[in-house]
Amino acid sequence: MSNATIRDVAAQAKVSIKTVSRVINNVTTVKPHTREKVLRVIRKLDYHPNPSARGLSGSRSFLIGLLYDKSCEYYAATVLTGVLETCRAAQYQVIMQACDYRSPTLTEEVERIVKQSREDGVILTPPLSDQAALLAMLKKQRIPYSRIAPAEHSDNHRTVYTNDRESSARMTEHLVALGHTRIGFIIGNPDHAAVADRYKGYLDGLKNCGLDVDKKIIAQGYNSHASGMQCARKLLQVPDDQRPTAIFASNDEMAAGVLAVAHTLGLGVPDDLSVAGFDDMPLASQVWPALTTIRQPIAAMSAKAADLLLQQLRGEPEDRTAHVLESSVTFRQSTGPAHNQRIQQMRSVRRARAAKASFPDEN
Amino acid sequence: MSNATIRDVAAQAKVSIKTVSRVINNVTTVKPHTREKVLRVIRKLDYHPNPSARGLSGSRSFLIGLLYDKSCEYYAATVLTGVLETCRAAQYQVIMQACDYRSPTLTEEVERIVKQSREDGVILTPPLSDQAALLAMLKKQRIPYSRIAPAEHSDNHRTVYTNDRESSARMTEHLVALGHTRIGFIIGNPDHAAVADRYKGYLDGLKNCGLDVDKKIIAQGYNSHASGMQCARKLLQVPDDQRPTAIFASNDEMAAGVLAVAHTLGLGVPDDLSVAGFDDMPLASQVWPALTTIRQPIAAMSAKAADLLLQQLRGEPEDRTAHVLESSVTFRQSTGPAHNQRIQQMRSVRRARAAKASFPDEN
DNA sequence: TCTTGGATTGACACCGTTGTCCCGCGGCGT
DNA sequence: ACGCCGCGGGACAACGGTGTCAATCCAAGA
Repeated sequence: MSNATIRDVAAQAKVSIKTVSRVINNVTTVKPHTREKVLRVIRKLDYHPNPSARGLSGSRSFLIGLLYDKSCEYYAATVLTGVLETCRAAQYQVIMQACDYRSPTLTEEVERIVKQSREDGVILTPPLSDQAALLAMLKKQRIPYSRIAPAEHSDNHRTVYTNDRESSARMTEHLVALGHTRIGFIIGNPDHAAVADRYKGYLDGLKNCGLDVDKKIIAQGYNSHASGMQCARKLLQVPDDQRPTAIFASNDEMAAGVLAVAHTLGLGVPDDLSVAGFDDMPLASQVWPALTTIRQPIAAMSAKAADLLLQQLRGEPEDRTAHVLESSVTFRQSTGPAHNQRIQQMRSVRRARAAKASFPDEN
Repeated sequence: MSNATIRDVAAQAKVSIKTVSRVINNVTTVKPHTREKVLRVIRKLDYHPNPSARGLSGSRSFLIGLLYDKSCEYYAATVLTGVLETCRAAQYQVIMQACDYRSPTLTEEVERIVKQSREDGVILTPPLSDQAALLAMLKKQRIPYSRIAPAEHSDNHRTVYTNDRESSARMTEHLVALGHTRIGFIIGNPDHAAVADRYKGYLDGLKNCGLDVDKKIIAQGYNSHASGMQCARKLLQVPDDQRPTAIFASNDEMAAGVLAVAHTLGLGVPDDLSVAGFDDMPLASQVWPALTTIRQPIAAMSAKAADLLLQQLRGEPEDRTAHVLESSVTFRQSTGPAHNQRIQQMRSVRRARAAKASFPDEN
């Protein structure tokens, strides 16, 4: 009652085992008629080739490792979605591996993991995609890999990027177009890939609009909600006329922190302060007001990364063009026109509006 | 230059292949001295047994499937964390499988997946852990599984639960203790496991406190932020004196939706309205004000579920006690004392406070 | 000292598939 | 008509472990 083997299929189809193997592996030299016959029997017996046997014989495992950093498990979950889709079609399985990018033994750990599980290749997500030692080890061990969104753009071999810098500039320009001239920025965790580009994009945007950079309204955060709050306090607890009228944070979590501080200080968003984020995490549309942010095509990027890896595993030559997927500004409620009136005045206007909104049945 | 095989190890250690195999598999009948000698060679050669070969020979794959629903990828990411930890120690790999619990062919799909990848066992996360047809198939195919938090409590074979109902009652009592007597409730998606228990817990809580159930302040949601907003509108757009002074939502996403509606209506949280959630997702502490919610020990539950599965795979007898892990109320800023004054009055008080807070430097 | 039996260890077949190499068959150039 | 070429198909030996069962070892009891 156990599972059917290739032998059973060969016997019932009256062909050799090898022919069945050829059909399974899509070898083109099998006559259509024969192929059909074999496929019919395969379906009839509900036959599934044994991956262990295939792996042992062909010295591959049909396993792809998805390496991610512990702290980015949610990002990894989204990446997984894209990867799974691509791999399922190719009959590869995905095994997840949590790492700690700050561990001094990261490289050794990954080497051990990869050797143990005999993965055919690995996909690296940020911030792992930037660990030079790790890449060197993989290269040395001849383990194929592809990378998602590393900061370092010099080697785009099997690597997928987004145009973070450009989007970041667009967002900045968008804020300027709304009339903001004092636009604060919160830099993200410098260990994380996209951070430098996002900051550069902000500077680009200011420059394109002829605005000067004011270091006093730029803060260094660490990607967390708490660090976002901390930076927001620093940027907002200044005299009214020096206060930024918009804050652009390098990720949504920090932007949510800015919202929290704004609310605490009684600043209305977007009336008194516009807030923008980056990533378009689920969080972005679940806070109030919903964040204007930059949507990254994470699933598409990861599907592409999986694709690149599978190509390599099949021995196909790489197309050497850069693989850049477009991120784009998503407008929501947290950004709005800058007002020239004193903030104090605006605040009363907003309150009146809020009061009116709260009694819709009294109209 | 390829990897060392068991043969190489046997040769260098001057023992038989089989003895090496015994050492690898922790068979107890190997003399300590021999074991040491073999282990030394294994380390020296950096030998790692080939999983495919082990699998082929022993007819197991050392693979565990983690089945999750597409819509719960973030929940699954947390589950993964717990599962990985347990499995890593046991040298099992985890492969993730995204499903759609509403698919009419769910059972067939999973059957195909499991047969294809020859997983040794699977872990089911809600809402998959409640799919009777799926469970029946797994039983019939003799595929070991363990379940996380199914709604159905009748069969606690290899199943891990939380005390959702009790925690939900505690939360309700907490709100009553704060002086609330009109406590609204938003029921979650009825397809999802814990939903019924959470609602029952709410009813328990009311009963324990001698409060009557008022169907008018109970709404049916679907776990999403949008449905939370919809329910909140329904519950809040009523004359002041019938309005609930607290709303308890079955999950954090819906609670965030309630916050958004409250803000839109100009209701202060927690001054005019207390809001409570369930799950303690990252979201809960990132919205403003941070949500009082119920923390579930997801990682611990999943580690336990993995444990139960591994026990079964090792052929150990199950301990038949119910595996219940405690969830607990986490207090944050979204709940506060109920006020008896008219809401209108409260609102002005709150505003004065907010105005003061916004000019800390003017004190 | 010889026997006995449990503790250790080893020889060998086999797990299910693929790679290699070879065969048989029909078409084609000369 | 003959020999070569291209191509579908088959036999057989790996691949690197584990299960089975027999062989060997060693201390204790007769």
